[in-house]
Amino acid sequence: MGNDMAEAEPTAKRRVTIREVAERAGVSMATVSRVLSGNHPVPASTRARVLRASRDLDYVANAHARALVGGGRKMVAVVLRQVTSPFYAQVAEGVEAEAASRGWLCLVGTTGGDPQRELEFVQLMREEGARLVVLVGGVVEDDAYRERVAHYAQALDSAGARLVLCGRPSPDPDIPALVVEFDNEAGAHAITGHLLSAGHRGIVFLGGLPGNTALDARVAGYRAALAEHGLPPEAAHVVDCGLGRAAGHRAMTQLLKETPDFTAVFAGDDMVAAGALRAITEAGLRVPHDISVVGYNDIPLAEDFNPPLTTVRTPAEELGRAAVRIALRDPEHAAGAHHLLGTHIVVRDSVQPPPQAPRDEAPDHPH
Amino acid sequence: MGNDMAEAEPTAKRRVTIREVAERAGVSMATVSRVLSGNHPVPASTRARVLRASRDLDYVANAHARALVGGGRKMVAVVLRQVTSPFYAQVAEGVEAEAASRGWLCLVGTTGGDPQRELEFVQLMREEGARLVVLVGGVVEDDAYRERVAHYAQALDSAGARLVLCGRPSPDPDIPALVVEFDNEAGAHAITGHLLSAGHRGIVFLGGLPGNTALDARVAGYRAALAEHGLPPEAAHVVDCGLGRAAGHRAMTQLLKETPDFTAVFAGDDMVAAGALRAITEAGLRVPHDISVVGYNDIPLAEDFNPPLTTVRTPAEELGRAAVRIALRDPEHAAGAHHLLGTHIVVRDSVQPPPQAPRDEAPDHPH
DNA sequence: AGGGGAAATTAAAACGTTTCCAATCCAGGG
DNA sequence: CCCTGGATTGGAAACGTTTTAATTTCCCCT
Repeated sequence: MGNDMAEAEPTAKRRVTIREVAERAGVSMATVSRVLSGNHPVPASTRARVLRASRDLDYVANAHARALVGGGRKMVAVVLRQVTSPFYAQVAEGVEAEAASRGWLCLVGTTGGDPQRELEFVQLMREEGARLVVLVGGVVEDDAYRERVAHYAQALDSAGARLVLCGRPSPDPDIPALVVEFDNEAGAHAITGHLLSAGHRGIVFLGGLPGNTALDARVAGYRAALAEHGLPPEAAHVVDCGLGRAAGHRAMTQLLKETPDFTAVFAGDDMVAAGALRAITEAGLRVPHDISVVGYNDIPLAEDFNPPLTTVRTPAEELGRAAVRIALRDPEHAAGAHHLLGTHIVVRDSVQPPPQAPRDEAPDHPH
Repeated sequence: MGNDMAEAEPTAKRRVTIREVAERAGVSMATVSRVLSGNHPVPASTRARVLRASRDLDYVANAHARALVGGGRKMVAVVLRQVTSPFYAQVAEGVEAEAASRGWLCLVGTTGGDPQRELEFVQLMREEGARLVVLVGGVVEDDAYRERVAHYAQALDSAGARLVLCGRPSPDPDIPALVVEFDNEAGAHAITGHLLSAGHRGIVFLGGLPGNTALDARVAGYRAALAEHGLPPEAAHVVDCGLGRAAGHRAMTQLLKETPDFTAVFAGDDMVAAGALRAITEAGLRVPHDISVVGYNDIPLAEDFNPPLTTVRTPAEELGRAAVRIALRDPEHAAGAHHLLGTHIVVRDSVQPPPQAPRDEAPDHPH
């Protein structure tokens, strides 16, 4: 068959326009627009005729033309490192859900942790006319970070858009950005307390990342709990291996080899806990019999870990929802408000009193 | 301070337009456009002047105006049940990555499995002028499904957009839709073979969902492997509990109570395996000592299961990448092409010979 | 010096909506 | 019967860009 070769990339065909609908219905474009957008009342008879014509022609409005004349559209953008992380994915889902429930469109972009890509994405969102951008996920807070975020804030604000930081710090309280995050210090304090009440004294924090404010706050909560229990500052042992399954596995393996004087591990998040759990098992030890482990975030799979993981639940989806809810309603956001969401610990089976623990305090789950 | 109360929702401010840049640079709008879009060569001197003006004014192009005159924009939409599922999230990331690498924008939408929301989203994408929509994720294939997809295909095709189905069937090979998926039957066949070679004869398939073509194909591969090993058809035992951690846990618990005559479990996917693993542990049995378990998909966390899960690796991100790569290049897509991607099994520690297995075949990992 | 033509630039049309403003129509009151 | 006013509708401008066709500018060659 001697047909011409089709081009590779799909190219938009001419679409049915409002003018054609108008002609078919025998009314003006203005009337069609009024019926279809519902911005102005139209008598039932004409309305029916227009609707009929629109259906017949399979008319689809052109969102770009609409946005152009309407001065932008209702759209929020979420930016995160990756959607493959269970926690981030849940936050994104929350943002999307809350946005959708208000008829807003939600665009999610991933950066892979590359500041350059983050910047490009924010720029893109500016072109797209996003009215709200949500930056989620911890980062190490250095000068480059501060400058970058200050720039976003200024640029978005001058376009009339709002910026919310989820779980990452604002470089300056005077900057027009809203921050919404969990109370990491309180959560870490609580779960460390749980370990302490079970009788543990040698507790190591696995997964520090100096400069990452979320992790720093957890470490602070951990230290505070230790201190309140009368332990000396030296009792705190934090290993700065960062986050991720692999990091947790590696660090734990090394820890078991070099530093045997601990009975419990507080993992920086559940992924680290997963890696640590595996390392412990590989070393021939059992959780919680030999070593107790707790995590952070309560990802969906934490319940199915072996053993089911005791962790602190940070309602990630709610974080996302809260971010857009607050940003969309709060006129004060420009003041640089700071919202802290609560968390609570969920007790499962990865903690028990240490092997030769003094029985001065009852174990949490006698069974 | 007697200032008026700010409105709740952010409202787009007037943006700097190309006309203002033109005035400041002392050239016409056309010239500015040419410099900024790079569609036409412009001498260095003017170019510099325009760029300068653009920077000074912090000009940001209006994507809508561009798309309007340019006849749409390069955009692909991915639709999935939820981004919280590790497998789906990886597919989405693949689509996004491949799209981004070609300068296309990627919009992801979640439906929560609701056909109504899927339909609304596709409609929205039509308005937005998406040139490619990727529908990912298994579904049960009934009449409603077929009709719905046929409708999408027709609607998108008439708009010049392409449709690709990832892991879900095309209702009709003549329909203008491309399907890209893994060879589920082959994968299931291989991993069942792995179980059989280890000496297992009582293998139950946990997580069937009749009508879901992906799962049906896995069941078919499972049955075929059994048959090839000379087992009678009655040897196949598939429990139709569907997918998900909870379903896996529930079904496995019941199975252990009612049907003790099996030594291995083939879980429909890794999440089912996670639930099953926990159920087995709760029952006081050990994996793989008492029961062997295999999963499907090799989600990132599968490596950290306890024990690390033997499963079949379906490179999810590659699936996403392939979907857009093929759709964007293949002019034949309209013919209803069907692409099958290969998989391979990854052996970890959740399989060993059954307790009293006849030693007629050597175990796979003697250790 | 004049002419030819390429290069640079511009004015204006077009993209598909929404909405302002004006025009038309109809009913009811004076 | 005319006038007022609200309801309904239509014409046209506007949104911000790209691009076509036309115009100007510039340079080089004879």
